[in-house]
Amino acid sequence: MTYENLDAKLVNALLGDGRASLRSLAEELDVSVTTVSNHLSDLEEQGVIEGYTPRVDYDAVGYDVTAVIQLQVEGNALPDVTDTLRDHRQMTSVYEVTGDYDVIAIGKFEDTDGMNDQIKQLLTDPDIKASNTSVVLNAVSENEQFELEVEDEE
Amino acid sequence: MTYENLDAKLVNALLGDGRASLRSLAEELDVSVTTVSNHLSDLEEQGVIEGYTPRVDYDAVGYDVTAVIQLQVEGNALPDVTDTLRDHRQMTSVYEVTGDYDVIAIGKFEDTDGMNDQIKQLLTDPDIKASNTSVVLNAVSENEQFELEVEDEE
DNA sequence: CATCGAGATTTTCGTACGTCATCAGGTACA
DNA sequence: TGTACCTGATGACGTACGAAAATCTCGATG
Repeated sequence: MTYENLDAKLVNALLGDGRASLRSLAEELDVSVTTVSNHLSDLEEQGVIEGYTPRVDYDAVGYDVTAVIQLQVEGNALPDVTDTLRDHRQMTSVYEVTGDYDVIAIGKFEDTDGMNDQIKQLLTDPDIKASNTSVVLNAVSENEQFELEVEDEE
Repeated sequence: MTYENLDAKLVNALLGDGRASLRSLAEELDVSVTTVSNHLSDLEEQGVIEGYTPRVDYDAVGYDVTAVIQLQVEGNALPDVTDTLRDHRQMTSVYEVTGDYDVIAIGKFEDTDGMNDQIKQLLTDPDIKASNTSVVLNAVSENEQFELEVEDEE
């Protein structure tokens, strides 16, 4: 019964330290290094873990402004618009959504001028029928990845 | 010249592989292992790199629904509301924003029922004056971290 | 005033040592 | 049969430390 639980624990341990060694993970989870190695490979192959990244504080490197941009798009132009947004490197998330707007995108900019320039340029697309931009005043939490549930048994 | 450039290159290399060894990074950037180690420590101390995490595909572990929740909040209750949201483990991002709404939060849920339950419970808070939920139909890109600019000189 | 250079500081580097990841072969248990 | 474990062997890895190189500081000099 540990089999699937171990995977969840392994993911959670890595969420705590994504550069932890297999040995330290093995010790933490009280299994052998081999087992950690095997399960980790499986998780990567299954696509549960898609890769590893540092958490970069963009504020600390000069990207002081975050904005949430909502767009109403002409129906059949949706793929074009989302493609364009994704290719903007500063767009961190692009969602197609239900509701008043069709697309919600989140982007990071060096300052409000840079933000305005980029957004104005985006809105020249005639397929965009309406837009609404919210500037982030305070990121209470951002891109947090929560831990997976571990069913505990004795 | 290279000093700050090396830091940017180092961050970019880690964005490519967050578990890359110091040796492979050193080879890629054509500096010694020690230099990589020193600069990496500095970046961590300065807070540019806040830690390392695996990229978890929540879809693959049963969290099939992502929602963007927008709230209008009674002015002085804003901190309480954002605190509550942040403590909901499934809320990955919580922003205080300008515009029609005061708070934009992004959350992940196992299914629409679970989402509805949690959102309904949230909205019992009398400080929340209005709300608007958009369900994500398609995550074109999510929590992408873009590379830092490297000024090239000869 | 521009230049120089000795000394101090910072940055980078190579080496060395203990640890680590990986693989293979074999055991135990359900 | 499948999962987890141990052992041993090998090459890769992280870190500490002193040497070397590059950079900066600043007063003296022509």
